[in-house]
Amino acid sequence: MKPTVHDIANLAGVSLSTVDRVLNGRAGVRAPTRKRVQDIIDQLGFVRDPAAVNLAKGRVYTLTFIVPSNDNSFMQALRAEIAEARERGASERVQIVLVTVPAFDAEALGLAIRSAVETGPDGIALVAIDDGHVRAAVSIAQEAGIPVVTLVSDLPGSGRCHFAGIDNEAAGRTAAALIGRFLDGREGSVGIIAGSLGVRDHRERYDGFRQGLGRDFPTLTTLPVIEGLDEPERVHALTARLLADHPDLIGIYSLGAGNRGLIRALAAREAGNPLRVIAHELTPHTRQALADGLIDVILNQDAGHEVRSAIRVLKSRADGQPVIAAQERIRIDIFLKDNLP
Amino acid sequence: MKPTVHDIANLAGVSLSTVDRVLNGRAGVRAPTRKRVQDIIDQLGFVRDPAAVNLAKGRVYTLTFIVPSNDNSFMQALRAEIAEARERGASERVQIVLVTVPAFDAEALGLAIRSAVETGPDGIALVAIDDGHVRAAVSIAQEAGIPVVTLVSDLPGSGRCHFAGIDNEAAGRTAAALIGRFLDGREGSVGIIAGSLGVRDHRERYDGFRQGLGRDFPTLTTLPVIEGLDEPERVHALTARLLADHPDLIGIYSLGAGNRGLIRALAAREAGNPLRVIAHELTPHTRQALADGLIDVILNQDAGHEVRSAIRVLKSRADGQPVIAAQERIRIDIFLKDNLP
DNA sequence: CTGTTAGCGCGTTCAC
DNA sequence: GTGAACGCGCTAACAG
Repeated sequence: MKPTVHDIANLAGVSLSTVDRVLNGRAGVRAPTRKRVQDIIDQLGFVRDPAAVNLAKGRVYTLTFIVPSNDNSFMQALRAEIAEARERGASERVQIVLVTVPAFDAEALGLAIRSAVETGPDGIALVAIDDGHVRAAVSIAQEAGIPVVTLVSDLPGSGRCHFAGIDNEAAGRTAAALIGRFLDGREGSVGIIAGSLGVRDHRERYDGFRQGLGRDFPTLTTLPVIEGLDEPERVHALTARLLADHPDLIGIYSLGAGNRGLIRALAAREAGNPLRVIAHELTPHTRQALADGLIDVILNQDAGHEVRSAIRVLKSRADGQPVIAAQERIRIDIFLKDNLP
Repeated sequence: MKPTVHDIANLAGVSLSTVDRVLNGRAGVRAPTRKRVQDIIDQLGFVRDPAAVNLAKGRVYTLTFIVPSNDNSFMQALRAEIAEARERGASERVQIVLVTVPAFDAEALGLAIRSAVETGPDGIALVAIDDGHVRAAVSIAQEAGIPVVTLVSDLPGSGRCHFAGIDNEAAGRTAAALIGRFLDGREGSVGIIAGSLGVRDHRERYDGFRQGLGRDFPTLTTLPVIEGLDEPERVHALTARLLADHPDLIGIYSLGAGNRGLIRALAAREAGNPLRVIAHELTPHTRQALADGLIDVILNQDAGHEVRSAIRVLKSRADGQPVIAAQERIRIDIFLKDNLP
């Protein structure tokens, strides 16, 4: 039988409340008494039953999620995962509030964080934008003792306690290694399409890709980056131009969203030299393109995992418990058409 | 405030025990009373607090894990993960019993399962061997109402309620797609090293690989499979012979364990034509070989995830709750030296 | 058939 | 400083 507070109280010859005080490090216990109780606790290897604790405290974890109202498939999926977690949360004492803010709007995000802090939640999760407004707001949350985890896009050095997302530089390097090996020894140019290099995760992927390709595959030259703002129409126009202007093009790395446009342009292409294409995020569109052979590899981050991880981390932080690090590492999923889930 | 059993009792004008009986579908309630209570439950949208339930029942989930006593890195890691889960389990009401059996010994495994059933655990997890003894034993467990999940290697059609492992055929196809694209258009032969095709997961990887390569990459021919029994020494000798005998060898797929031997043979090789190598399971040895460029890709299954997943599934099964399917899908991790964790 | 009562392991008033 | 008593949401003996 696992030891309980009763056992401790009996063995130490004190009452339950004294044990409780020692356990929670509260004042009102003389040093010798405290030591005696503490010794018994250590000796018994006592561990609190978190379920009983929460029951007694009537604790509910209030978590606020702030995400952009972006219309692309990935953000839709992210919001859907949060909504699902909200449903499940009921039976796990977590109450999730979902707040959406305009995309790419740092000021709006900063304000949303501030007003979330006002409501005094047990934790805040947000898709960060690397900007002063956001940094300042995160600092405020931290000073208010509210743990913050960043989701998808990080904000290092801001006081956020955790990042639930992939290592984007590694993702870029991985894309470079794959496309480089696919085009082993061949000569030609590789196009890069981003949403905006102003966004941190895109920037990191870009840096990782250029670095990896430059280092290991000198026969491939990268073309100047194209910024599609994650908008399918724009991406389509830019990709079409890219294909037309560069007859020596043999590879494309699309590191942002709006891949519907990319896929349309690829499908419309006259059968020319073979083209190796790597894109990010598994959506209905990219999945189909992968199956059709228009895209060779999709790098993906699992939105569901990110949301569940953020919740676990915030809960643990809220009551000062450690987390299982390996469980919270978000993988860079690599999908070929052969290992689609 | 979330409704509780008290609210239901009050509103329905009955006692707590009646509510409890209705909630748990127990007999001893007249139909009209039952209906009245049920209506209130539905109307209130009542959901039981699982923590309180477990507390009141004093429930502890006893789970038995049966794994081979294999000495390779992967099985060691698996056992380590189970041990860690056992530590954590204390505070989550799960008590894990770890049983080891001789590797590749179906009879021993069958006996271990039978005696595990005797102890009446809430669930059993095991690394299956596709064999009659094992099948029969699993049936017995199932008839005893004890849920069984297979770990790493599956046993379809045996009544196991879940498989915590990767899709091995997809893994084989993925290896084929990668090595095929790496060697794009080139002509030559590809060697395959297995542990034993008698083991289901190895067989599936083998089938997937041959199928994928044959379908998409006709310029590559596969050499007859080599069985290294997952023993480093044997794998070493066989690989060395493979390298010596086939000057046109341009790729190797090692789908089993014992990769220390493979790596040694690769390292000792005279610099000849470049060789693309794909192996399974990320261990200290394969990780180093990846960094050194001796191996190009490692396909991996996350032992920690498999263990945690098995526990979650068995717990949910034990009290008839559903699981989050996406969370329990074990990914085929693809590691290049650029995205190592 | 139905209701009462006493816990599960812990936190939290209050008195002493 | 310390302790007794009650309650969190639910189940499990018992009575009736």
